[in-house]
Amino acid sequence: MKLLNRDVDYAVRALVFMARANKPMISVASMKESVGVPRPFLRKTLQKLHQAGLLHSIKGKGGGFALARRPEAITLSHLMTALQGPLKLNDCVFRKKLCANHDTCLLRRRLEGIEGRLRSEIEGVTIRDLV
Amino acid sequence: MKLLNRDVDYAVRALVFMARANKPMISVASMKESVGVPRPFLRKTLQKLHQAGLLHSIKGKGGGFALARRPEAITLSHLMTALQGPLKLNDCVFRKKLCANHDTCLLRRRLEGIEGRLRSEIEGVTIRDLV
DNA sequence: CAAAATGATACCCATATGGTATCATTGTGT
DNA sequence: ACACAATGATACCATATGGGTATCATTTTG
Repeated sequence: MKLLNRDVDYAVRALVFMARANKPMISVASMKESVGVPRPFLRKTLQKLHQAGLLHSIKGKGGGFALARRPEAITLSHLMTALQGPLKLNDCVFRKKLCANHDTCLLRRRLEGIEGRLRSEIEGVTIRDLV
Repeated sequence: MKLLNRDVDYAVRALVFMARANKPMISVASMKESVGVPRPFLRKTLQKLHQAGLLHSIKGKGGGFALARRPEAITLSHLMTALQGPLKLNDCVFRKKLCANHDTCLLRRRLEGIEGRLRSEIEGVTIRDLV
């Protein structure tokens, strides 16, 4: 089981790099070595974060990406939601239809509790913490 | 993200069914309707649990599977380990080699903490709880 | 010896994942 | 005006994974 896919892993590295840098605006080209990610892939990832409102972007010469919030206001949860969708431990929707005894399912209830606590854990990890 | 794959989901249903039944030995054929899983698939799954020591099995006419321990001694963690491998949130092994700054990675440390707490949560859910 | 069960494998299909390529658009500097 | 440097948007591809089926071997009972 993977909590984070590569997109999120790469995004963390990139955002930490950006938080460390003094310059506000950073191009993909200038961070790709330190982040260690193929450039086109990193671009795609950062574009998604821009769409999610976590980054600013400026096109053209001298452009690049910049954090749209302070590092302590960007959490692991934000990145995961933007790049791999909302956290849902119990995929009790099989074949497009709900499991028959969805309402009474004890497993589901237990998982929801676990899910909630896990969610607040990942909301507690910020880019600031990882710099 | 999925915490449980279908194997585990199906296994939970099957083991709960077995825990509820009075008979010790139960054949796949006799539980497939209530569990709602294709027979050959359920067989494969229960075979894995047998290999993991969670079930007994008896071949031949009148045979089947039986819980190898009391329901309160079988946890969600046992099923997950047997059917989808050990819980590891941080797959920091990409392309067969470790991430360069494995030792100093702050993200890794945070994830390990989360992983530990998650692990004890799933160790706290037993088949008994779900009957 | 037939029937009923599991053991062990091999296979298949659909989807998700990781990654690349291409062209359009926008901004800067000369 | 124009070249160049950057992101925006898509389309594409290769591989891995997940969910499921099929087949044959083995064991036990009656």
